[in-house]
Amino acid sequence: MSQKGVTPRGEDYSRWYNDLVQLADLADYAPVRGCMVIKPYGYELWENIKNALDIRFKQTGHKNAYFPLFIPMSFLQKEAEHVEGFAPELAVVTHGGGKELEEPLVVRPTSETVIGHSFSQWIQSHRDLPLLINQWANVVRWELRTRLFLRTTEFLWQEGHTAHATAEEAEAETMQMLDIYADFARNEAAIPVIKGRKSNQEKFAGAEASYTIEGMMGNVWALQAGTSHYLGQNFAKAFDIKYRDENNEQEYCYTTSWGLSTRMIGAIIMAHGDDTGLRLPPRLAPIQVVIVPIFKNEEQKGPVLEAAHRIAETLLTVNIRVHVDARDEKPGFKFNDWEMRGVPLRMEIGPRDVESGTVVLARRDRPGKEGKSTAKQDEIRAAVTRTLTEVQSGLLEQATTFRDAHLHEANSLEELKESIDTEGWALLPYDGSAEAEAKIKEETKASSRCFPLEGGDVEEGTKCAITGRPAVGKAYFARAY
RNA sequence: CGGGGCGUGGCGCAGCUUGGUAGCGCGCACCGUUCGGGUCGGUGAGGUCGUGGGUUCAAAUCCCGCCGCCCCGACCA
Repeated sequence: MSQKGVTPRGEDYSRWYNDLVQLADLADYAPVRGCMVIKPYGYELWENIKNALDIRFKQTGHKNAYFPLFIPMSFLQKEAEHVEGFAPELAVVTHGGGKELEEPLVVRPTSETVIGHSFSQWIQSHRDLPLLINQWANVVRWELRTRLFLRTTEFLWQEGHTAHATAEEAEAETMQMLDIYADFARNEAAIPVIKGRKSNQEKFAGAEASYTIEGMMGNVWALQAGTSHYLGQNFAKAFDIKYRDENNEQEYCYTTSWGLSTRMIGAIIMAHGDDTGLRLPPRLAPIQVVIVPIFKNEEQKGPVLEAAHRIAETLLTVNIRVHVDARDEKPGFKFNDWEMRGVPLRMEIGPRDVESGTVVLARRDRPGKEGKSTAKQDEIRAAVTRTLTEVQSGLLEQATTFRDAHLHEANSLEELKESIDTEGWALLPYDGSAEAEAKIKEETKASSRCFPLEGGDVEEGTKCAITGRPAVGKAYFARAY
């Protein structure tokens, strides 16, 4: 690209986002509308997300499996609300091997139905429960309007599917996975998400209840970064997922599903990115430390590069993801380049450092001089480890401060409007109705994000600020992706 | 699907109004210079102008159709 940097956020947030995705080398547009090519740097980021989640799933007893991409059309139709919800965005295969298929195949938009089919065969007895399965897969939803990572026609995700003997157990699983997502977002991605329950309008098609983690992006819009659904017996009944209890009675299972997608990359970009580029949380960054050697002639080059590689080796011994940038470019160019790519920590090493046994560290979470410090080469492991931890918490802290400054309470449509206008999320007593939500959307373009699990309770007798009917709780309203 | 914009070397664009041998910047290759915040100079490679048709002696340029992409709205992880 000919331009040197991204479009400033204040000028055009959408363009800033698009510029950044491409300039930071995360993804490209694909030949097919709405699809994307995830480039190596973006994919490494996804792999790190994947690993951090997978460990958590395994720790809580889940097993990975894989279910097919194609689903018989009739499966989708077995759950009325489910098919109604997904019908508009299905990709359907009608031909195979040169012949028209007897029954069209749907390219999975999500896998409750095929997995439900398998579950019905796998589960016979209460001894088979709970069944805790996860799959890493691609899914396709024919979206009208797409944006790299945030909403693409095909995307990568994980979808967990579990079956339980009781509603309580399934509900507990739903909440456990929501907690895992929130923990991941906070401690790995450095995004302080709000956990909450979706309104009926925003609920997953076919679920009894949907829960979400909502993150605040740099333009204050909300982004649903992960969801966990309590499906009750809806899919169990549609797919005959039954077990024999201790008394040999046949009972339907209670199921859950939960997912987190490559959209998370969009969340990370928008929660942390600035006008110089990406800012990646060290725990997920493909490259945690980049070493930029500095020299002005051949005599200096040798010792400097030698020191750079020696330090890199040292850092590798403590599993720090380090890269020596030995390209034939000016240091200034490299600084800007790695800042664009969001590398959390830059290490500069030049002739003066070689002389004095030091290096210069520059933190990505603090701009310019403020983020620079000097460290001793023989204490480099400790210095780098400590600084990476500081950058990780620095990003979380900045995101939290930003979020808290934009959370408002509102008790009327007027106050809500004001909150949204002044760029914020509004917490409003709400009856959960479609009617109130439609009214709010019309007036403010904001939608209900969730009834937060913390701070969403209302006293008996509290009325919905829009309809005047009894409120079921306080819900956050915000402009959202 | 409605509104707007755009398709010209790898990328960003000019040229189109008024048809006449395809241009600029970045990037790329090579040489020198520079190197602690996006060096400077030189040389060079690279384009069926999205696509199909039409008008014309002649089309990137005018006319008609089609395709695609981006942005803004209604639906969605």
